[in-house]
Amino acid sequence: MDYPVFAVTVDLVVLTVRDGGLHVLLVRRGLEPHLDRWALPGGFVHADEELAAAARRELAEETGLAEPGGHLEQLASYGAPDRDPRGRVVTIAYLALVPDLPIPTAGTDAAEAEWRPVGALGLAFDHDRILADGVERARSKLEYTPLAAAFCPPEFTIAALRQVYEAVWGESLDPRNFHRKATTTPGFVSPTGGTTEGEPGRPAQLFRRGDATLLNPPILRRAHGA
Amino acid sequence: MDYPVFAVTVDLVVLTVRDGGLHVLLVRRGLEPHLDRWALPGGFVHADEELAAAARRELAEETGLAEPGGHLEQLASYGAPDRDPRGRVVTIAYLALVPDLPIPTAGTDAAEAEWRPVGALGLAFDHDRILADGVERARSKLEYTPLAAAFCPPEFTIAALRQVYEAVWGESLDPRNFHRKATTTPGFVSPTGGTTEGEPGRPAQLFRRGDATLLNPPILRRAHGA
DNA sequence: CAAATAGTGTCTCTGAGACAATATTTG
DNA sequence: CAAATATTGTCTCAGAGACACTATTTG
Repeated sequence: MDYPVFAVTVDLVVLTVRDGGLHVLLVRRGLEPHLDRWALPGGFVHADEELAAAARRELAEETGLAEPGGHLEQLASYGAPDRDPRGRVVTIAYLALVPDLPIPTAGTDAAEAEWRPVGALGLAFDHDRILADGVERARSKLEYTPLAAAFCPPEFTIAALRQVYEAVWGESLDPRNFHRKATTTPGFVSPTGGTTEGEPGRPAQLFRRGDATLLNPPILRRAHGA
Repeated sequence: MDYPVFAVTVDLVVLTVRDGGLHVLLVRRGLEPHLDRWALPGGFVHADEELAAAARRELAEETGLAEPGGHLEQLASYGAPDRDPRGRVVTIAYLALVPDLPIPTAGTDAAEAEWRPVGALGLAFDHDRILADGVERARSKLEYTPLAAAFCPPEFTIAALRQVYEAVWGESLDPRNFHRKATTTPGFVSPTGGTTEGEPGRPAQLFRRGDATLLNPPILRRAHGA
């Protein structure tokens, strides 16, 4: 049995919501190829390592984020023969949704790391495409899963949750209808009993994630084209 | 730069609807490991080949199905360190939805190929898991895309389309409500002008796929648990 | 005509969205 | 009290599902 040889990497689309917009974590490359260009964090999978474990390791290693109550899932794989000048490299992309965190620390093979608003960013390799796929996955997952809460700290208000939807979808939602929908969809959120303090306006109840894995009924965007 | 070496394969979850049920295409392995066991069709990606091209090649090669108007999309990747006794092998699984076709021909490295109703099948490698993921993907894609038509021949009746939904979801649908929904959802199907002949009962209009890529409104299953 | 299947009409209920109204804070 | 934000209530409309009814074929 003989067959071609590949390298396998994981790349991470790490998304958060800050300043009312969706941001992605980028690193400036400290090595060739694409030295000094911005890219998604990632790296080679070790010889005896699970793919998901490699993704978690890179997240911690390269960014200093140690599984902060967010969400990590496999996104897709990319393996065009010419996508990496070093040779035949297939990458398994993972999508992470995390709360807004202190600016991450640069790690081993990244010169710098920073949050950047999502968009056409001119990234290294095929990372613009991977990012676009990750953003679209996140947008659609907010519809039918409770994952919006992965962008929030452990306790959050309904307004904060709504702002996540608004930032990720790029559209504004009626606070009153959203409140009813979030609080009546079974298993989406559960009240902690606490409230906010010191903010202007009526204090808001605090909630934590509910136990549903699927929202029923879902929370749908306005018709979004193909 | 040094890094571990991997082999990369593609595996195919090829689904069709026949005899009122969802079936998957399996091959009996003609080589070690798992000689003579049933498995998903698949094989090594060539040295200079796109992943999707490898999936199409395997589909044609191993099964004799030459892109018959169905649908092919990437499903997910599987790379547990011990999933293949030959060494470190990562597989990129693809999902194909095809019309019911004449029994496929056995190909180069498969001793036999056959359609089997989906379920717990005791397949080689981690293929039971891959199959389960593929079936779940197909079930959920019928909700918000027009992909049910990928299981049908180029021209089909609304009843045939409904039977696809019933087979894939394993539940029965009201023919009258389904008819209205399929014909009024924009871009789902478009009438060819033709009708069936020689069948008992009133002749049915024939339709082909519409041009929508997303169904709006979607066609939802009854609440399906997590 | 009887059986079979296609297709339409109608009613009811649920949930989405618009938006008025009320509640409870800070300054 | 004014401003700000949270939360509840009400109305209307679209779409899902139940199901009666009509249409058009084969045998």
